[in-house]
Amino acid sequence: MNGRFPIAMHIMTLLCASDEVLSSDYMAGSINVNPVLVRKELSNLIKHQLISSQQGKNGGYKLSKAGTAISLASIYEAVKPDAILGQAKNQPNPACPIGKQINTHLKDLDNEIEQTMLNKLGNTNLAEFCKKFD
Amino acid sequence: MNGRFPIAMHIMTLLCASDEVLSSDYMAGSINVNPVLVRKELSNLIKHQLISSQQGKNGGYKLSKAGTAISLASIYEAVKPDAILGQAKNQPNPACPIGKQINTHLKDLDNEIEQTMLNKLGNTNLAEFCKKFD
DNA sequence: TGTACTGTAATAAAAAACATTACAATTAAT
DNA sequence: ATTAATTGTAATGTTTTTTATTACAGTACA
Repeated sequence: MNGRFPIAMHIMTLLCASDEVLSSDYMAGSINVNPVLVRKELSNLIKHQLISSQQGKNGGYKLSKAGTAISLASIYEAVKPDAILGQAKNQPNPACPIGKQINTHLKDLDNEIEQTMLNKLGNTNLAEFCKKFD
Repeated sequence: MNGRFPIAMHIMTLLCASDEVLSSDYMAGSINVNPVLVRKELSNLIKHQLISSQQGKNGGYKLSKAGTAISLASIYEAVKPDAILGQAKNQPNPACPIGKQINTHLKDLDNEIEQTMLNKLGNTNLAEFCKKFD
């Protein structure tokens, strides 16, 4: 996998801990990645209605609702990959009885595991996560 | 993530469904990836004691124990990434109170989720998975 | 003694992730 | 009005990761 979930969590935690709107440049400075990458993820989080933005001077980003109302599952949903258990780029041999069916069965397994994970992540919210910081 | 789990599952399923030893070339043909990649994964699965090999002519690979005795969790363990929820390569800013602590808290969360996944995967074994194929 | 395998190293190619540059659009402050 | 700080996004370049390929030593069967 890539770094999208960690970065999304970092963004959301910063916003949860702040009273004021934060700029993408400020957040990029805390995360220590390129500001454009942060803005791309911010766009995505807006699309998923987890945050909102204010354009123009003194603009920035803030949570769209209280941290207690944002489950970690909803953050994960915003950045989740196609397959949590990984995805090979091969096309298994359709002439082989195993190769012919394996993708279907692996996808079923993947869906089950993803659901289990989401259930677990759904038990915690952003405000709870934020409390761990002192 | 990458394709290691799907490929490992494909290998293990082929071996579970076969009475005879299988060669890496045969398996690469079913999976449709390069044989060297298969042999690398086979090496890893041997290291994790899930399969055994026989060198020389008419050699090949077979399961080291019955499919009913191999949980999907043990297969996942053999190929699992450092972080199921992803890992950014950045070093968060230690001058920021959030940046300073976030990796610790994200790692804790990751461990919790991984454990949940492993529990779920531990409920099924390779033979059960194999039964889905007709 | 040849042939069909495993095992592994070294290198190359392809794909994905991340960084950088650039700039249009927006809005507050002066 | 004009300037400065900001969002939003496209285009391109660099780096890292993944996968493929080539090569060959070692092993065991026939």
